[in-house]
Amino acid sequence: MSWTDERIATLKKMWESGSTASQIADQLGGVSRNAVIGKAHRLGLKSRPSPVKASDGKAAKKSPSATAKPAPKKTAPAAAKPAAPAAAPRQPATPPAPTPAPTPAPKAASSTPSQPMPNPSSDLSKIVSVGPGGFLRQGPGDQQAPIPPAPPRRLVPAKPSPEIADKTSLLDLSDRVCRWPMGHPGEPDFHFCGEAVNPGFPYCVEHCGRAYQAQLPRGARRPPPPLPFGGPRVR
DNA sequence: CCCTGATTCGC
DNA sequence: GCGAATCAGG
Repeated sequence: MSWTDERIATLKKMWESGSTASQIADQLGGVSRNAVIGKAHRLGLKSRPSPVKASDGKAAKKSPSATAKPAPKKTAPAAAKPAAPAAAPRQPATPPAPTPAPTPAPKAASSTPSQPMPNPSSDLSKIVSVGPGGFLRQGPGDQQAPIPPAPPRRLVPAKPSPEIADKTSLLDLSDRVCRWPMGHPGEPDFHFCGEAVNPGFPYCVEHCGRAYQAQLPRGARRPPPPLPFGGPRVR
């Protein structure tokens, strides 16, 4: 597989929306998680909350190479391990660089001292949800707040009309049928939901529930946001 | 062990 | 540019 513009676009969107590299790789298909990460970095996408980078809260996060072990295996460059004393002399002093962690946190309240946690999920606060095909849905930005009518919670049982037998193709789309994609573009059975839309929305009631997710109170918000994409194969 | 992302380096 | 191999933290 090659990195077409489309695939790169999807990669970017998902990466920025907080999807894990694995999810992205799975979604794209034909590429490994590593490929995704590698590509993301090559694209200049910034590292997101990575489990492995907490170089301590004090150490300047600069010079990532020097820290770990830049020359581990393969071609074993310099001798073996620095068993001998005199640690690595290089390491450009790197001054404290306190990095005045912004986020003044107006009301400190009962905040644990060692818990900066301003925005772990980062942009998450802005993104309402991720729609089908990897398109991000955002809040007030370029799209008015979704969810004008009816309270968000509680979805309708969703009744898949009996006759979707004849898949709804792109050509069958209209203002009145649900445009939620079923499957993945390119696949032989790729089609659209085709169910009657929820008046005022491009999707049926069921899929509106997927497309428009209420911004839950900060409290109870579990893991991730991204789910669609047909990732876990919804159907 | 599983997961995660980061990095390196041969291709 | 690509991605497997490898590393390292959770």
